[in-house]
Order: sequence, then structure tokens, then C-alpha cells
Amino acid sequence: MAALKYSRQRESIKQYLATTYDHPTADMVYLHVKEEFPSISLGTVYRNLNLLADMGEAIKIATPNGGDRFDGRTNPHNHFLCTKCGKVIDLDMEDISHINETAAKNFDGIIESHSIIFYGTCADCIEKS
Amino acid sequence: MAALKYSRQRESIKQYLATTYDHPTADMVYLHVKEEFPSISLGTVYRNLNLLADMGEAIKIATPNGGDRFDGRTNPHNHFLCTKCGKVIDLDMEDISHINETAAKNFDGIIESHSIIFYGTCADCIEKS
DNA sequence: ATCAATAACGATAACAGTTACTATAATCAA
DNA sequence: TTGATTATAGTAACTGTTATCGTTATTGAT
Repeated sequence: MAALKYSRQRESIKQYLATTYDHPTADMVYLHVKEEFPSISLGTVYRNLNLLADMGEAIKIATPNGGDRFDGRTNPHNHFLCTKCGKVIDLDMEDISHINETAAKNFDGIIESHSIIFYGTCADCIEKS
Repeated sequence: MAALKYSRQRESIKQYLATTYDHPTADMVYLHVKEEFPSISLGTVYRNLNLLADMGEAIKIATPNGGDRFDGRTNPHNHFLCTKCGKVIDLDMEDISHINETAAKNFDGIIESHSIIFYGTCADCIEKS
């Protein structure tokens, strides 16, 4: 069972995720929350980020090359990762969950979900070039 | 520059990727090629897998939890990862590359590509349960 | 308010996957 | 065959993450 207990550190992490659009890595969260709790441990950040993700209060975005990113916005949406600067941006795009059925057509197992990341160049990086 | 030189080890790795449907991890490739080259180094396997991926002769599939998988079949296709047994299976599904345009609609940057992994339970694991 | 039970903490070690280094060996063009 | 250069094996180092452990904080019952 493991009843959940309140902690100020977890609350601060949650708060940060709720207010930033940066899709921070665990380390970025650590550096930010460290300002309020100078003695916080990186392990505490990881533990709470995973806890929040497991409870559905945050999304963990797995990326190739570099650490996972975390997103406090849990409504279904897709992500874009800029291959130039590494920024992760929320995409405002129509629902494409129908691709699960497309995938299931010639497949014997059960398709439950999918994860997508779109890659390319973000507006800022286009401007700079 | 950097002219490529033949190596028996690289050839063996390529051969293995071309004949297996297992989407092996670097370590699985290592263990297999070790049978032909008992003194091969894991570093050699990584170096060549990345080389092949860079040259477009193999695909590197990034997965959350656990190492990247490699696929010698380079024609465009999608992958399914069984959350029960970890197996990666090629999906025989119709092309969905149009989702790149869908994503680009309300987006200022340039969408160049995407990566998808479908998750669920494979036929073998359904049977066992 | 005090206490006991236990979840969460901070510090640090351990771990997995991967890359970097270096001296030796294999490839290849002249 | 020689010389230039790439690839190798072996190993150390590195990154991102999880586990361990003694101490602290939270909570529910007294």
C-alpha cells in the first residue's frame, strides 16, 4: 500500500513542473529546486519525478541522446525536439491516436499506446541560421 | 575524409543484423559476434553499430528503459515493443508519414522526421496469460 | 501535545549503457 | 614490402539513473 506522505520538496518540484514550459531534465529540476532547498539531493528529485509520473501527475518524455524530460502538463499532446538546440516544444496538433488502430490491423498482439517525438529545426534556430 | 577500411568484425556485425529479426541490443550483438571472434571488444561493437547507423545501413531504435536496439532492415517501417517481455517486432502497417504535415500545421519550425514506438502485449505474451 | 510507525530525506555508492583513450594489429595504396 | 592510416582489444571514464542507509519529517492514534 505505502501511503503517500506530504513533502515540501515534492510540492516544490510539482510547482515548478506546473509553471514551466521548458520540459526540464531531472538535473534542470534539481538546479531549480535547489534554490529553495539548497540541501536537496538529486536522488530526491529523481524519486519524486518518477513518483509523479507513476501517479499520472507528470509525463516522462524519453529522448535519444541525453536525459529524459519531464512535463507537468498531462493532457494528451505531442512533442517536438529541435535537433539543433535540443529544446522540447509542445505541439498544438490534432489528435492522431487513430494510428493505434492502423498499427493493430495486421498485428496479432494488442496495441495499447504509442510514443512519438517529432524532430526538426525550431523557429529560433531557423532565424539564427 | 577518413576513408573507411574493411574489417572482418564489422562485416560479421552487418551480417548478423541482416539475418536476424530480433532487433538486438549492442550487448546481444556482442555476445553473438563473440562466437566468431572470441576476442572482440564491446567497444568495437558499439563503434561499428553507430558507424552503420550513421551510414544508413542500420537503424538505431531508442527505447525507454534498457539499451537501444538495432535493426538491419532500413526500409521505412514502425516498431512495436512488448511491455511484458521486451520483444521488439516490425509492424506491417500502412504508411503514416502524413502525420509530419499534421504536426507542422500550427508550428513555426520545420518538422523533418519523427520516431514512433507502439506499446502493448505481443501475441506470445497474450497466450501465456 | 506526545508518541510510535513509517514515509521521505540527504549523502553516497552502485549500476547500466555508452564513449574515450591508447598501444598494437590489420588494411590498403604505392 | 613498405609506410600511412584505420580498426582493434582492453580498459578507464563518463552520463544518467537507481539503490542503500542512517537520519529527519509527517501523520494518525493516544
